[in-house]
Amino acid sequence: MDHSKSHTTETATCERLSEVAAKLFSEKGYAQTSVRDITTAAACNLAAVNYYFGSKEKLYEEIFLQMMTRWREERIQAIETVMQEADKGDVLERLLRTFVITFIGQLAGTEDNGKNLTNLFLRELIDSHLPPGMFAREIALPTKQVLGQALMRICPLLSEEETQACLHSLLGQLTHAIHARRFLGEATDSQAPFDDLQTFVEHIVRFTAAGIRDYMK
Amino acid sequence: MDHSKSHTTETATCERLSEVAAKLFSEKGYAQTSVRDITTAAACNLAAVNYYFGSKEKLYEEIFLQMMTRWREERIQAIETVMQEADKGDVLERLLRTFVITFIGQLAGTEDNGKNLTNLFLRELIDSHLPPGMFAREIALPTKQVLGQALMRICPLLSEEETQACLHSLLGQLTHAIHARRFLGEATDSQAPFDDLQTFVEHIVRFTAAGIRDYMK
DNA sequence: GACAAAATCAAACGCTTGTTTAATACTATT
DNA sequence: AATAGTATTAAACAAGCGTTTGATTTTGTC
Repeated sequence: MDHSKSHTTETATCERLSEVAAKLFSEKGYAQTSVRDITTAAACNLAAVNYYFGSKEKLYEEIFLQMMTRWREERIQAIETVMQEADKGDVLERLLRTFVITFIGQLAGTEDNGKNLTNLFLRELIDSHLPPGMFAREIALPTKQVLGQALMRICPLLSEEETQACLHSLLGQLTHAIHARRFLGEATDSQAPFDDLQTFVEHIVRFTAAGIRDYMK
Repeated sequence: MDHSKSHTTETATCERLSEVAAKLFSEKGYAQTSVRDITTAAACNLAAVNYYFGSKEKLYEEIFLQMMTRWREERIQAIETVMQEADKGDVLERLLRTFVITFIGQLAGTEDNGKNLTNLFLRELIDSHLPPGMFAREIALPTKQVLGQALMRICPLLSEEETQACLHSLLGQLTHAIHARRFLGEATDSQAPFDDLQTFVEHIVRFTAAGIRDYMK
């Protein structure tokens, strides 16, 4: 199957479907997004989804894996970069800050990059439409492992269990921020938990670093 | 509408519907639970939901508000109890421990009490089927406010913003634990983030207390 | 220009959804 | 026992869903 159009700049139907579907799935969720929604937004025929991807479910899997793999690799890359500068001071804070920013910074990004991915991520946690365990196996565990190894290298006093527990605390703060920002925004005039992204990042870093250091004394 | 049956012990159709629906909604989510699922499980006719509650949506609202109100009041009650013993030592740890246990302890409870409620809670965060802002207004904000006041009384050095930030960090750790326990269980042989509930509680308390205390020096 | 492969299309299929209807059964009160 | 109000039932409804079909148009190749 080669859908390349060498001499035209307009994106092919297949790609438009991918992009539009990623946007809709992440905004409304899998069940709430119909094939008709997708094909209408992509300005193509209803049958196109099944023609190119086989089924709605396959389309979802393809989008999800593609976005998530890229997400995971960016995160791993960022961690390793920090670890190579481990000789400078405040390694713990720098590691945390890097992870927090790349994790949550996408909130402030354009809809193409950030919101899509993070929302898709969070939705899958609750209403899974992936083969059982795929998300944990392909995305969550590898990322957690790399971050865990980095943390244990910085803080040799931490046991395996303590490291995992602290990682959990960090991830919880990050995912919750995304939730809270959404549903609190509906109720209050302004006030997401943090209007200022930088203030938020620095709180997470400080709070988490303090929690981790408590295990080192 | 009075559906009381004074002389029979068997629960009325209306109540069975409530109980069964709460179970199913929390297990599978709103969209994934059909009216036919509910009425079949409640062993009554398909039309019963609309007869007693008007619609599927109204049934959901009624269940949700009822469970969440009780949840909120239990939490507020627990906080106030701790605050009345504020003269004893380690108030911060005791406040945190109380909140954590009542929040997350239900995970280990029977299906009637805990899982239902917490899952319902988390699902609503992502796929809302309540009037916009109702959840935040009725549940999240009041609970957060009471906990925030208690925290500020214990830690007078904390500013309003710092208190809110720390509360966010606490809530994030708690909700994330529920997520993680679910989807990691699918992938790994055992190993939820915390097999032992007590170890988990003590970690959250310690980690959070350390984070908070970092703002007090 | 003719041919074959790929892409697009309108239309329909079978199924599930929430809701409504109108008839029937039950349960009190008179 | 008759009546009125409530509860339950089977059946149908209209709407939406994902998918399939078969014809038509477009595209690239000889």
